[in-house]
Amino acid sequence: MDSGRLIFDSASSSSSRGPLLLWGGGNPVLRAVSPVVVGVAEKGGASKRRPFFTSPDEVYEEYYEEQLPEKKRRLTSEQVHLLERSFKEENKLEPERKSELAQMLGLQPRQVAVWFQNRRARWKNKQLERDFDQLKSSYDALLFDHDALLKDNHRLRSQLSTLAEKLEEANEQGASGVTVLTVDDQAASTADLTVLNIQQKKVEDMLSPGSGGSAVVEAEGGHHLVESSRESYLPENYHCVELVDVVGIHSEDDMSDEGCSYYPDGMFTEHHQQEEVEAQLDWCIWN
DNA sequence: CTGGTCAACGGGCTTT
DNA sequence: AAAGCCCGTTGACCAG
Repeated sequence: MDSGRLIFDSASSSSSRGPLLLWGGGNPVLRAVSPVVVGVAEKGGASKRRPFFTSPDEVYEEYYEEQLPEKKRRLTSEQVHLLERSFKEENKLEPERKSELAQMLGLQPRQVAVWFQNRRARWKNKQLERDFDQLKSSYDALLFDHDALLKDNHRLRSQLSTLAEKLEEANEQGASGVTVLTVDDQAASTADLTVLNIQQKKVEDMLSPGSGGSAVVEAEGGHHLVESSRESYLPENYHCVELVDVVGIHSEDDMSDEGCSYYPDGMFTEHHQQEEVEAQLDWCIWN
């Protein structure tokens, strides 16, 4: 344990501010011992501002009348340890526990209360830091996801324009009759359009505030399932493709036409496909 | 010298 | 009204 010490403010000898007293853990706080000297901080106390001495001599008188306080201003590690343990049990302080702790630690109840207040503030700051770190990592992950989606979107767009060119060529060549497209061509274009449209919407959602979450989930086998809110994501003439495969369409459902579009294996007329693709292109442009 | 930490304070607000 | 809490701030201390 350190011996007592009295510390004077550097300006004390030449100003009205006066010296400051420090205290230690084991002994009562000098402030409490001599409230007249340093002032009373409790609510309802005589003064709101902390009064200071008018002359160093007064201080010495007061000081030497009392036991020498220990010089340490900070609480001892034992005191802190016990306070920490108590804080861990319960971070609020009932009056009985306050007095109990104060007695055990040789502190003023007020000191114990202040320690708990400061400790709660420190805990809150740490909690804020943790929350910030957590939010930042989710933000980073989201940003990564967003970038990947943008890239995918870009890739699909160029694929779309390639297909549009192909269609244009087909139109020019097949003026006299029906152009036969393989199901792969057809499937690729429609499936890509679907994915493109959904991704575009998803990107918009991610970027808009208050986004309620993803509308499209990655399903097993590379399929993209459109969830219940899909209707709003799809153009009117593009209802309800329940299960869309990125590389081809394999509808498991029957061929009923309850608001769903189906594409039969095999032939597909140029006229029909042209209408479909143009409608989808329009939708893309408008959205 | 500077920046961080800690004990303590003052004021505003809520609860009893 | 009193007591307690929170928040922002102050001043001492300390390490780099």
